[in-house]
Amino acid sequence: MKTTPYHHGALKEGLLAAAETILQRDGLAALTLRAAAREAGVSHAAPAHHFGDLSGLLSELAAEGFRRFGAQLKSATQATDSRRWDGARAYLAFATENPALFQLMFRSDRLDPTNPSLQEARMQALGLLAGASETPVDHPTVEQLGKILGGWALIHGFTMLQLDGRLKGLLRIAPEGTTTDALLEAMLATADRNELAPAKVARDA
Amino acid sequence: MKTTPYHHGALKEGLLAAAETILQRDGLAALTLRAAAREAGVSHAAPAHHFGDLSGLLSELAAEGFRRFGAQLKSATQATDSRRWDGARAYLAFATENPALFQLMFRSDRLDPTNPSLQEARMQALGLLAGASETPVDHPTVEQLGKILGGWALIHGFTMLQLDGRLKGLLRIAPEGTTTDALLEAMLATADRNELAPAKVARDA
DNA sequence: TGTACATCAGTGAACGCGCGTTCACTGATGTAC
DNA sequence: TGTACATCAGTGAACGCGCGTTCACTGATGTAC
Repeated sequence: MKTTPYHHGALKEGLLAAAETILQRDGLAALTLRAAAREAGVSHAAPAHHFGDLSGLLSELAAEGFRRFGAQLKSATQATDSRRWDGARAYLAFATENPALFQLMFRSDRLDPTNPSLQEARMQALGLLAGASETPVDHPTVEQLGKILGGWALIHGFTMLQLDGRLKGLLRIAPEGTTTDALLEAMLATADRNELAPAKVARDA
Repeated sequence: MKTTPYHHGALKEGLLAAAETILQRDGLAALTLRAAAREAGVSHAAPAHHFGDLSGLLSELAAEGFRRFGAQLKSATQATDSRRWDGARAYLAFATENPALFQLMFRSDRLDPTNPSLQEARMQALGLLAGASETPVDHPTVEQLGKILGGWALIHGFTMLQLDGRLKGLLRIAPEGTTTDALLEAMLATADRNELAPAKVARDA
């Protein structure tokens, strides 16, 4: 029965978990190398050993986020009874459940764009978006890209507006009891009468 | 011919101008009260006199941004020869010309949500979005809100993806020479064949 | 027209804070023989 | 099976930095009479 052994054993994972706790609880601004060390119960100099600097840690965290995001998108769109916009619904759901993490994932200024782990995870996850329903294309036409972007921008925009609190004003003038989800469904119903749908493209984003 | 008079005369405006310079040149992270004072050539304690704290300064700056944003949206949509999506084009154009400012405007974590100047300017600007073409409604149905949101989310999403560098991947697999603007037009053309259009709502957002 | 006084705008030194980073260290583990 | 040694993981004190904030101050302006 050893208490607080000198070697942590899985400090990298521990620090990532600690970092996510801080992100959820205190927000991105509070997430520093020292704070992560404190939360994980190790000395403040330990994180540098595993991540180099803060953008290294944030990039790893974002990569992990993209992996989970991708998994949720995948299971939503590939379920046998999945409906047309379930990818978009999963997109919003993930962001709602992990607001700070989602913002980190798309907030380029804090991430290391050269981090291979992040690049890989992002490409995987965002590739799913494009590839939800049609056959993949290696060299899409501008028209095909327009369709892909239409679906992506639509749900990404809705999600960002929601995270930044911009939907509150609309909900205030909406019929009593209207929820964010109801707004989403109303928007999707509008889009559903047209061509704004996900198309397939060969991985990349 | 007086050089560096003790009283600046218009320090508040001077500090806002300095702050925007820093925002454009060095990014949001570099924008501190001390940096703004340095840029404006006054002592570091001066800004607190006018703005209280940093979120006060940032909120004023965002408010000014919304005023200019609103003016550009207005002139784009109310020109006699304006086309259907000119509001959306102006939306993206503003963000492209003022990327850091645009992100600040929509990045709620740095702003003071109770700042009346900001609230007013934001409401004015975003109200235009909803009110681009149809007659205003005081109590819109959920369906009407869905339409409004469709147009807004579409262009906001496109804009955020562009600012965060997410369109680069798409441009890499696009036909040679494709520009961001071409992607936008392709997306709008897709949307143009349906009901995803701005509708009118009585100011608020 | 002048003078006294209050108010306002900006100064500059000082403070404490949390941060990232460095560095010599020590405890634990793995490996060669 | 044991021993020597290299390597790895984490420690803790120390450093310098820029930040926001406080505070006594001073120069400039406005106002009352």
